[in-house]
Amino acid sequence: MTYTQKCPECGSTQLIIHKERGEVICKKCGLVVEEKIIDHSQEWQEFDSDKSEKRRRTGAPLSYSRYDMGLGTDIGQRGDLFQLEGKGMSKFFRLRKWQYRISTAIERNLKLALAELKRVASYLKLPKSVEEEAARVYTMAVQRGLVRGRSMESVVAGALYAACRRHEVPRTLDELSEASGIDKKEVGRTYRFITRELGIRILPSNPVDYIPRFASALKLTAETQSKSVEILEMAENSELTSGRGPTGIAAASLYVAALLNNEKRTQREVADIAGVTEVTIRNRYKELFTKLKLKDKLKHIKKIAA
DNA sequence: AAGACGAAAGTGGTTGA
DNA sequence: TCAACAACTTTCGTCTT
Repeated sequence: MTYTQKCPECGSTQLIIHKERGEVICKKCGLVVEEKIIDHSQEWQEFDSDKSEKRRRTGAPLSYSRYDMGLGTDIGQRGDLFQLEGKGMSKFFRLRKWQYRISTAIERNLKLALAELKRVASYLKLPKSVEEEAARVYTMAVQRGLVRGRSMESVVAGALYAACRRHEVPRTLDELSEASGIDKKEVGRTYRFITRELGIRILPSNPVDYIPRFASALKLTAETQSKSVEILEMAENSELTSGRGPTGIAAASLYVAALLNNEKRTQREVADIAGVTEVTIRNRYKELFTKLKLKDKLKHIKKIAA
C-alpha cells in the first residue's frame, strides 16, 4: 500500500501508516494526518499460493480466535458404515475414538489458552489484529505439539510477544512478563523456541516504535517526541544502534531530546518507563554526545536558559 | 538532599570452535 | 558442549546542583 500524501504541517512525505491504530502519522513532526481509516485488506493469512487463490469473501471470516476456525471435520457416526465389516469396522471405530480424543484435547487446551490470551492481550491493551495473530501462532504451536513440556501460559505469552513484534506494536519482555505472570526469561525462551520451530521471521525491533509510548508515559510534548525520533535517525546513520538493546537507545534519545527542549526528566524516570537502568541510559547518551557532537548544542541551550 | 556520574563486579544470552 | 564475549544490570562511592 502506498501513501502519497504530504504532511500538511511540515510538508514531509515520510508518512507512516499504522493499520492497527487506523492512523496516518507524520514521521517528522508527529502529526496525525488521518485517523480511523478502515482497513480494506483481507483479514486472513495465506498459507500457500494454492489456497490463497481459492479464498473468497463468503461466509463468516475465518477466525483464529476459534479453536478450529469454525471449520472442524468429524469422522461420521452413520451413513457410510454399511460398507464396512469386521476389521474395517473396528478400525473405523478406533479412528473415530482417537479423533474424538485428540480433538477434544486440543479443543480443551485451546479454549483455556485463548481465554488466557484474551486476558493478557486486553491487559496490555493490544489491538485485535495482534490478538488474532497471537492466536494463530498459538494454534500452530499446539498442532505441532510444541506446548508439550511447557506451560500453556508461557507459550501464550511467547505467541503474544511474537505477534507484537510482527505488528510493530512492541511491548517489552518485562511488560509481557508482568501481564502474564510468567518469568521474563521464560517468555523469551518460549518466544525464541516457537518462532524458530514455526519458522516465523521477525525483524529486529525498531527503537522508533517505542518512542510514542514512552513519550506519552513521561508526558513529553510532541516536539520532544519528534526531536528524539530525529536523534534516533542520526544515531542509526552513525551505526550506534546495531547490537544494542532498542529500549535503551529509545530511552537515551528521549532523555536527550527532553534535555534539549527544556523538558528535563531525570534519568531515573526515563529509565523506569523504558525498563532499563540509568547506567544504560548514561552509556547510550554518552555515545550520542561524542558521536553526534550534540555537546555543543546542549551547552548552547544551557547558556540561553541561564 | 537529590540527581548525575563512573568504576567494578555480576548476570544471561550469543557465538564459534 | 564449552569458553569467550558483548551488552546490560547491580551496587556503591563521589561529584554537582
